[in-house]
Amino acid sequence: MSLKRKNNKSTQVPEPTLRRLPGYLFFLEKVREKGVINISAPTIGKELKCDPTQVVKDLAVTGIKGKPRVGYNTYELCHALEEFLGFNRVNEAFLIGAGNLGTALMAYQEHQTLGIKIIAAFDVNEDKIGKHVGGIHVLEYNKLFHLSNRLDVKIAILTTPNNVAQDVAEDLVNCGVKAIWNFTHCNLDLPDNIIVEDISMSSFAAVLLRRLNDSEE
Amino acid sequence: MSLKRKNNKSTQVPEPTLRRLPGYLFFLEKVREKGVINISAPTIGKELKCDPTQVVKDLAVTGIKGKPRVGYNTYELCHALEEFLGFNRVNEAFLIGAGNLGTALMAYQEHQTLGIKIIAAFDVNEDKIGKHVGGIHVLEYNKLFHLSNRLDVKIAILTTPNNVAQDVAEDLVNCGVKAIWNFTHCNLDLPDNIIVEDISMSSFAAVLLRRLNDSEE
DNA sequence: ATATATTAAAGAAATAATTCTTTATTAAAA
DNA sequence: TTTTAATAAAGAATTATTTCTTTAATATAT
Repeated sequence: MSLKRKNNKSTQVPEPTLRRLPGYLFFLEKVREKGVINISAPTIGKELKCDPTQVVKDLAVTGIKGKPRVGYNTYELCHALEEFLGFNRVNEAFLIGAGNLGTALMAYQEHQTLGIKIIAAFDVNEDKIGKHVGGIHVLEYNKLFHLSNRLDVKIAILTTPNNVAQDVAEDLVNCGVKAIWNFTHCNLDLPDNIIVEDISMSSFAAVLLRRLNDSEE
Repeated sequence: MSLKRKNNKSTQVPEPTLRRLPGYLFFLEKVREKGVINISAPTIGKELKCDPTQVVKDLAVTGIKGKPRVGYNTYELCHALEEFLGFNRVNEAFLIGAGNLGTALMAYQEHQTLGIKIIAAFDVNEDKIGKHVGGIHVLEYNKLFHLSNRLDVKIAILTTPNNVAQDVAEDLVNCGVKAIWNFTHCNLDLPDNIIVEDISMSSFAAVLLRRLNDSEE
């Protein structure tokens, strides 16, 4: 994580909590479809196999109050969670680097249910420019600068080769991007106010392989 | 994380450390290519923008010792990290669910540098069976049971729709799989000895969108 | 050869997150 | 209407992780 973001730290929701919230949302949507009106924290905890007090604490960040002996209103909670997470808005995003991973993410439509909509992709490679994946065009990288002037896109998904990641990230910041979803293995050096969310497959592989090793003694 | 894995907990490396190790490895490989023989923890810390004592603690898990006033031997460290993480081995994996995300991961060859090699993909959809992506065949799901008898595959990548994820995961466990890389939004209910590594895009989206919201006050 | 500055290693303190405990609320039952 | 049981909320204790501090080692310069 970034070294310093002390400004509104006190009001900031802990990352572990944030990471758990979508899980609650998916579960609540499921039970709501079955017609459940109210659900208690202990019930949620049992289903999701986590501590019931943790559930209460996590859900408290949405501002929704539960009633003793009744629990939470599922409709209210779902709505509040979507609102809190921003999943019910359309947050437009650029994607840079239309290689294997990039086109994969373009084809993977599910971001839209997560409130993120890739509206354009960019690449420097002639072979990739003009392609059309999942309803998204791959444009020439230089067009990024023109387009970002007209559109107010705050999110970028970075799927370039590692060696150009830093340069591209700086370009993106200059284009007004405020948050970068970084799929490269680079640790980007950007101004403090830019949100960088690193999602390195290598970290996941590391944990998986090591734990597998551990379990085999 | 799973509720209980107290068996060798004392010897177990903390997850945050594990997640940082690939970053060190990539950086060290880079400087090693430039001919750097020795590197100190403070130097690594400066480059990777993290605490130098943290670097020392993290690298200590590999068993490699640094020398005062000299630092660590880059060759030794790279080798030890690869060995420790399992990145220098070929860990074979099955992939289940050849949809958008599944085929994406098949095309995304980079797993191989992370020690994970998808050797076969499976799906129930007729249209997908027989496909060939990134050198990997999509086989009929039922063939999984035969194939797992002959091959000793311990890792599975789960990219099915959410509603079948639990059933498929149970099949996988019955086929001898010990670790599941779970890309679905389900929290799988499996025996304690099975390693489950959840990588839900929704959690990442949640953190990104929320932090973006926070920064906009 | 000696002193010095740099550094790794080990341990302590601080911080963050989770789990446990208590309290207060409230719907349902008597 | 009163009692009871279930539950959310608030706070305390525990645990895990990170940062800080001290100590010991050693290559380089004097």
